[in-house]
Amino acid sequence: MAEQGLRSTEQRRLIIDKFFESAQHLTIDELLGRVRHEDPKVGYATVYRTMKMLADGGIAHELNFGDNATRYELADEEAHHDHLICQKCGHIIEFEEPLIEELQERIAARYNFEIKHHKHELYGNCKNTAECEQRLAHTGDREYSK
Amino acid sequence: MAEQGLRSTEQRRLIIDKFFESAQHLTIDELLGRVRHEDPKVGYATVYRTMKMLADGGIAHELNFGDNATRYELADEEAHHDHLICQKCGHIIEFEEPLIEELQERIAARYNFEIKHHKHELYGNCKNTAECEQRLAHTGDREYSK
DNA sequence: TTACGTGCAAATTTTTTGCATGCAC
DNA sequence: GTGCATGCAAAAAATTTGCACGTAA
Repeated sequence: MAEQGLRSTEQRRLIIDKFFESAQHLTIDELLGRVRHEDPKVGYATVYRTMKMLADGGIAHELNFGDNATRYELADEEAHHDHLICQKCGHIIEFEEPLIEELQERIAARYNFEIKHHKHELYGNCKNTAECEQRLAHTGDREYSK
Repeated sequence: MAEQGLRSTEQRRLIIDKFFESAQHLTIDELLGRVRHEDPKVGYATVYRTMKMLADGGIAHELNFGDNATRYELADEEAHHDHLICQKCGHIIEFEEPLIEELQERIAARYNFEIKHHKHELYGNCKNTAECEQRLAHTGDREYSK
C-alpha cells in the first residue's frame, strides 16, 4: 500500500475502502456519509486530508461538475476517460475517444503547447427519460446530506 | 441594450464597459479592480450580481480553471471555442476544432444523450519558455488583489 | 413616486488550519 | 517514546443575501 512515510490508520483504511468499493464520483459529503455508517466519529478534515493525499499521489482524480461539490474518482493508469453529465438526474457516463485525444495533441502542437492533462465534459440530458426520472427519484444514492 | 425589465445604472454600464473592453477571461477581482479605477465605491456584490445577470442572459460565460477563481468571457453566438491553459504563466489560448465537436455528437448519440453545452480544457505549459516567463513576471495584468 | 439597484456587512458554503490529544511504528 | 494523524472548532476564501438608502423610469 501507501508506505512512503504515510501511516496506515483505522480512518484512512476505512475512507479508502469506502472510496474504492463505491460507485464512482462521490462527493466528500457522500463519502463521509458512508464512512460514518461504520464509524460516526470520523471528521470532515480527515476525509478532506485523505482524499487530497490520494489525489496528490495520483490514485484519485478531483472532479468538478459545476455544482459546488468536488467529486473524486479512482484514477486508472491505463486508460483516460472523460465524462457526460446529465443535468437532470446527475447521472455520469464515462467515455473514451482516442481520436479526440489525438486531435488535442494536434491542437497543442499548433499552439506550441505541451498538454499535461485535460478535462472534457459534455453536459446535457439523458434521452431515455424513463431511466432518468427514475434516477432522479431515487436520490437515496446520496445517503448523506448535512 | 438589455431592456427586459432591467435598469441601466451607472455601475452596470461601467462594469459592462470594462468587461467588454478587457482582455478576456477576467476574474471578479480583476474586473472589480478595473471598475474601481473609475469609481472606487463600487462593491463586490454589484459585480457579482451584474456578471451573474450577463451569464444568465447568455452574454457572458462563466469559466473555472481550477484556481478557485471564477472567470468570465464574452459569449460569441457564432462560434464556440475551448481553452488551452498554461499552468505556469496562466496564459489562456482559445481554440476551435469542428472535428472534435462532431466526435462529441457521435459520442452523445452512442450513449443516447443530448448535449446542451460542453467544456474542453487542455492544461499544460507553453513550450515557448521565454514568452511564458515574461508573462509570469509581468503579472501587473491583474491590477488588483485584495 | 415606486420599485429596482446599490453598498455594506453579515450570513453561507466549501475547504483549510491550529492545536491538544491519540495512536502507529 | 516520538512524531504523524485525528477531531474539533476556528479561520479562510469565494459567493450570496438582508436591509436601509439611493436613483432610474
